[in-house]
Amino acid sequence: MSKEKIVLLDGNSLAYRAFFALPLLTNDTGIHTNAIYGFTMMLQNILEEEKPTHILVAWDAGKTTFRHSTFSEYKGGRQKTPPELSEQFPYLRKLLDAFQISQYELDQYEADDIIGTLSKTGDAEGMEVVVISGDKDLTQLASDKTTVCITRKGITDLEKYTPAHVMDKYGLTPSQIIDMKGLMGDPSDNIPGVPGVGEKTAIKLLKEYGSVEKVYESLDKVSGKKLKENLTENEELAYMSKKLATIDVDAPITISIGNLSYPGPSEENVKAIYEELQFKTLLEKMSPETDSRPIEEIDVRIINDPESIELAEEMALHVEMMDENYLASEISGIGMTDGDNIIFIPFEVVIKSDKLKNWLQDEQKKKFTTDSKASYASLLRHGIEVNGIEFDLLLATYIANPSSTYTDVASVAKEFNYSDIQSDEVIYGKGAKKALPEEKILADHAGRKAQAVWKLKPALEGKLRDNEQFGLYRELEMPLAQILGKMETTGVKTDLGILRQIGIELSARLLELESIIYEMAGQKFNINSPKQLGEILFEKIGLTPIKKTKTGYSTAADVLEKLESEHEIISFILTYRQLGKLNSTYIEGLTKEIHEDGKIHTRFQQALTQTGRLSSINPNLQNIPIRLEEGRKIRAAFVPSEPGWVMFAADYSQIELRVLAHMSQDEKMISAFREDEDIHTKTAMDVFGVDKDGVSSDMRRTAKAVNFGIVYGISDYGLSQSLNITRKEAGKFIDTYLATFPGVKQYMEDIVSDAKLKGYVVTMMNRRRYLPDITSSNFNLRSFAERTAMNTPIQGTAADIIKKAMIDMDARLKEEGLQTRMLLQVHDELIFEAPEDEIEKLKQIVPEVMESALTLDVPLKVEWAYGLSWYETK
DNA sequence: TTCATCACG
DNA sequence: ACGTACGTGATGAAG
Repeated sequence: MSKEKIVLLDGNSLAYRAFFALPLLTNDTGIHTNAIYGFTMMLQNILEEEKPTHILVAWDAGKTTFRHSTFSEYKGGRQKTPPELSEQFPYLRKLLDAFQISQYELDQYEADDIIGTLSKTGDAEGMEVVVISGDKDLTQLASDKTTVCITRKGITDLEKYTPAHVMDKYGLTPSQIIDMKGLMGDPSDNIPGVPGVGEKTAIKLLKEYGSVEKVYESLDKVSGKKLKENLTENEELAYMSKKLATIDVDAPITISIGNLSYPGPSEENVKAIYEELQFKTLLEKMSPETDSRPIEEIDVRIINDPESIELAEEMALHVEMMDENYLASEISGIGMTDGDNIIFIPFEVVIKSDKLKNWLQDEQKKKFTTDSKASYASLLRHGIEVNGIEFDLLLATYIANPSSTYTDVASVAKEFNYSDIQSDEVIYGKGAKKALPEEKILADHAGRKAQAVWKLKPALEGKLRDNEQFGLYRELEMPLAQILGKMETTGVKTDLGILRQIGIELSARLLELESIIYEMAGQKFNINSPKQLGEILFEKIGLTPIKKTKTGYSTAADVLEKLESEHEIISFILTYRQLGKLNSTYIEGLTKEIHEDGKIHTRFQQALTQTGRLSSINPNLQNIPIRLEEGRKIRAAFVPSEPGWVMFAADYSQIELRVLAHMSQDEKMISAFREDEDIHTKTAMDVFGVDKDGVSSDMRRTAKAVNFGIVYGISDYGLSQSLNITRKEAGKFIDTYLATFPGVKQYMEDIVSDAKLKGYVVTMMNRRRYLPDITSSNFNLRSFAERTAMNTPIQGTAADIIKKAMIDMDARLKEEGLQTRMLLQVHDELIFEAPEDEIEKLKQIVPEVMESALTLDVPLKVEWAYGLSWYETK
């Protein structure tokens, strides 16, 4: 039988919290809705996470409470509730009614007291109790069965106070929270407390004596003359304050827990209120699949005669597949439209139609697609090379705003107010129920997508032109899509024998390590479980936890490294982790991805990253190990696909710092790159004021870390973590660095203020990233946005450059008539496979093309290597 | 599904 | 005082 659980919410506190956390929103009728919206978000989260069997929202009643008779100025000096908030309360009440959640208020009592009383009762009845409020005072209610959740920043983030957490945070028991308030007071409630006693002193006193009463019993033992004096003179104030802060757990409430059971919301009533308030996103969330708006009927003709297809000069098309992995999925057919007629050509007809194939391959016939790379690669697998692609909905959307989440055509169409299209999930179902529907439905679905492309093209192209991004989209991303499609289709030959060999060795060593670790721990456990490992290390063995995560002790590598000298088990665990990672992710993971052709075909996501980089999935070939020799050996499995061929790799040296030198126009940095100096050594020389011979390896390491930090949008804390030094020391390094490179300092300041002004940053090729948080009043959000503002133009410009190089490289290989194939891109490097006899040529043209992809005020530098496997290209 | 961890640039 | 380095993807554990 499942346990009963009651959730008690402090209505006023949460409404206030929501009101101030969100900007003022209004609906068409002019009612403010931000508090209602925020409250609803919190509520939904809570209902989802806690799944209560019982629930109550408690409200404060009226102006005066029993506390005012103790102290007439209780809650004095409080600002009047803003009218923009007051007007929202009636709606909140209505909304809660619609949710079928009980509400209660009691004359002369505050919401706290109602909650306290019910939590005590619930606790006594053996229920699990969850209290939710924005007021930390309620933590005094925490017990074994009662968890108190206090809103943290934002609106849905809650901090959970159990007695253990209260102890962690204050070193006090929940009931001592009252004593703490008694001593220190609470300005927000106008509770006076003892003058001169703040949180620190209060906690110190309570740790020593236990309670306000005990403090006064042993007053003569209290150290500090002034403190003793203050305590003596304000004894009454302390007792009164304690009384004010104490939640009444025996309020004369007239409801019982039995009446509070939660039947779930009345969907109909909730929907009506959402509609009244115009909560669009919440409405959609309620019924994503039953969007009731009538979808416009369209007439999609299914073509069965291969030669009867009517093809225009310009057409929108969509290659329909069930699986998102277009490199493996079967094609169902192609939906097409010329703006008037919509047709669907089943795949078996496509294959038979020379007319269609010729049209697809004809450069002169213009195609508008949803995702040109997917269309291109999926048809290329069947020997059809699509040419003349003029529009790509996915890329256009991404360039216009990289944060737009493109899941399927429906989601994008919706954003442009074109909604006559359903999501793929609705058509195919999800999870185990995913299946191919009948052809008529598929035809309709694919036809609608083609129609959406046709209709959305003008708006998107207009937007890109307005933003001066049309060139980036049309001359960089679109040509690249085709090249990436080719690379994906080509794939990388993978030597299964080598993977197996490494796998066998790893398994043997893992088994050995496992038994050593069990022996040292004195028991068997799952080493891969951070939870179990944490218990062994920090409870059983008794090592000192250095860091904690949300769920328990951190056992991350940097933490374990600090503990290495404490216990010999640590180094075995670190090795076990390292090898385990290699085995599961790389040996087993990659083995599963080898296709029948003996190759791995990754897919490059071209419309995902916020900076303009590519990403690689199924599998990720951009994170194959290299830093440690043992992992690096994995690279030996990636080999040329033809006998007599070799792997050839070329990478940009320090491309991000070169971009920074150019963008910041810092003279010192520019000259360092022009002289082709070791940039980290040069940085060390300038920052530490020594000559070349005076640079120790430690100084160079520091300089390198600072350079990295600069690229990431430096913070003293971040640098201190990476160098394992104090924040203060890190801060000093940064100051010295910025004084040494004034151009960089100026650039960082300018880019942030520019981002604040415009709301976005740009790369050299006009790629944009919007940063709405840069003006946030929340320190964390704002700081993050500021670092992003500093980093994105650098990382993004580097991404622009290598993309341009890929396009130039593809053209050059054709021009030179070479057989060499581009296989992979790993952010600053390109991997090729090539016939041995083309190597001499590559040595010359690869660096030439890559270095001239874009002209900066510093040279770009490319280094290359080749060998019989990827491992050998070093 | 979410979290912690760890692989890469 | 706040709590962080920037950008990714895959895995196993655990709810």
